[in-house]
Parts: sequence; structure tokens; C-alpha cells
Amino acid sequence: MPRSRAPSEPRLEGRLRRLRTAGHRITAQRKAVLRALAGMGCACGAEDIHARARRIYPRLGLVTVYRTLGALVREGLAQTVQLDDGRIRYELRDDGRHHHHLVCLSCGAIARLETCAVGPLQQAGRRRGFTVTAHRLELFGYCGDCRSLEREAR
Amino acid sequence: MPRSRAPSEPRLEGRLRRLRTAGHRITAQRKAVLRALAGMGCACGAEDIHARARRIYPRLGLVTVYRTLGALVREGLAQTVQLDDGRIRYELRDDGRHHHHLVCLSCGAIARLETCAVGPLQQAGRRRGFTVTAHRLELFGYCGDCRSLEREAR
DNA sequence: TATGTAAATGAAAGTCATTTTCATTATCTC
DNA sequence: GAGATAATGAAAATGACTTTCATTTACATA
Ligand SMILES: [Mn+2]
Ligand SMILES: [Mn+2]
Ligand SMILES: [Zn+2]
Ligand SMILES: [Zn+2]
Repeated sequence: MPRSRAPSEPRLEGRLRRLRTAGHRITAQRKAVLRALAGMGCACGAEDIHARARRIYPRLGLVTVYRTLGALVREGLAQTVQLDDGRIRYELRDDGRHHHHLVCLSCGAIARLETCAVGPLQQAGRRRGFTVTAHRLELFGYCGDCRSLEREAR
Repeated sequence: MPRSRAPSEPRLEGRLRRLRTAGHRITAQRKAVLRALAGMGCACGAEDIHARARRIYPRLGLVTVYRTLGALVREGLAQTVQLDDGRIRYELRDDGRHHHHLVCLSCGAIARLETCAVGPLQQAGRRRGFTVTAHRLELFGYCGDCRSLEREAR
């Protein structure tokens, strides 16, 4: 039985192709950022992604990471999570649909939230004369681990 | 028939009392910020509030505005709106219940959204082991005015 | 109504994530 | 290959806050 190829590589190809189609050039730096992003466990900040991508392309500048992340978000290949204090985390969108997040205020853990009940609100927006093109929804609280720790400390 | 008193003044008193009860001192600066905030049409940034409050108390520093806004939010008298780019707008909470916002990506106008359909999502959070203590929800798009302008330009 | 004390203020300096500038380099089209 | 133009990165700039610290002020207490 042939060992199946790692699933991340063909995805990388597809993403590069989509960037290309959108009029961007394919560079070693962009490949590195994309691979770093694919390798992160969950949503991370630009610095983290920079650190990881540098292991692939050591002379990569942080500016390029920001620019690449911006392009990925604009093209719909990545999305952002806004932390409580406004800082931004990035993650790849692996399927077509977006999702929201649960953010732990204690340890910063980010959990995925598949549900998106924003449809009815778009209606409300339309009633106010708005055309709604995007939305952001984050839930903040405390994850199971942090609650356990707190309980122990008592 | 006696002319009814302007509704904002007794509210100001109540807010000052609440600050006082929470252990804060009442200063001319804080009164000015509170009155400026009450006079703004919709959620505004610290600079705007500073500018307006200075008309009441000219030597007010921007730092004090930030500190006062922070206190108001902590005491539940004001709330924030996060713009698309992470900048923060402040507004007084005139009733007990919170609400969300529609933000125009073109002119920055902010409309109020009474509906808050986040209840079911809290459930989803609980299923992930989270205790949800807060959430943020903003819709982005284009207001009626900006759409009209765009149509004219065509 | 004084007085002591802790809180509040504001000018200046600091922070920090992100953006801009601009000279150089690399990709892709022909 | 050559040329056009997009991308890169070092350095500097930005901007929205926050911190520091010497000075002023509110207000609890006498
Ligand atoms: Mn996610
Ligand atoms: Mn509002
Ligand atoms: Zn946690
Ligand atoms: Zn608008």
C-alpha cells in the first residue's frame, strides 16, 4: 500500500496558485510564510510566524511577513482573530467557510467555534440602511485548564 | 405646565455618584469627560472626547481622558467599540443592557444594533469547556449615505 | 474649617505593533 | 535574455496608547 502524501503539500500548491491567479508573484519568502502558517497549531501573531518562517528562509524580514499576511487575508486565504486588547492573530482558512473563536483571557488559548449565528443580524443591519460585508465575533472567557488551575490554587 | 428638566443633568449626577461609590474621587476633569461623552452623537475616540471636554475644562490632558475612560469602562458606565483596524471608540451605556454595532468602512459611522444573538454561542463555548464572560460582535459594511455617494460617482 | 493622606493630574518620555520609505533585488512576461 | 514592475528589507516613522514622576487636589477625619 503506497504511503499517502502529507496533506499539507498539495494545499500549499493550491494556495500558491490562488495567490498567483490574484496577480501576486510567488517568492521564496511567501512560500516560507505560508508553510509556517500551515505548521502553527492555532492562530498566531506576526512575530511568531516570522520566527517560524525564518527557519525555512532565514533572511526573511518581519515587514514581508506583515505584507504577506495582509495579502493572504485580502485574498481570503487567511483570517484574523482580534484579541481582547486589540492585538491580531492570523490563521489559514482551510475550508471555504469562516469561523469564530473562544479566547481564554488567562492563557490566551484559542478554540474554534463553528457556529455563526450572524445571519439575522445582517437583516437588522439592512433595516438600518447598511450593506453588511463582514463581521467579527469573539467570545472571551476561561478555558477548562485555567479554571482547574484556579480551583487548585484555592 | 412646568418645563421638564433636561434629562442629561440628573444622569450626570447619577454617574458621578456611581463613580464616587466605586471609590473614585470627583474632579472637574472627570465631570468634563463625562459631559463630553454624553454630548457626543455616537461612539468616539479618545482624541475627539478630549477635544470636546477641553471646551469645558481647557487644560485637561489627554492622559486623563484615557484614565477616565478606563475607569468608566471598568465601572460599567461606558463601553467600547472596536473598529476594523483595532482602534477603540467609547460611548456611555445609558441603559443596563449592552448592544452591538454596525460600522461603516467608508465614513466610520457607527449605528446601534439592539439584537444580540450570542446566547446560543455561549452554549457552544460551554461544550468546549469554556466559561464565557464577555463577547465582542461588530458588523462592518457601508451605510446608506456612502452607498448613495458611490452611486453618484458612477 | 483646617489638615493629612492617598488619589488624581499632566508633561514628557516610553512602548510596541504595525506602516512607510526607498534603494535594491527578484519574478514573470514577451 | 531583457525589460517592466512587483517584492523585499533595513531603517525610520507612525499612532494609539501607557508609564513615570513631580505637583496638585479631593475628601475623610479631627
Ligand atoms: Mn480558528
Ligand atoms: Mn452604541
Ligand atoms: Zn486558558
Ligand atoms: Zn458611511
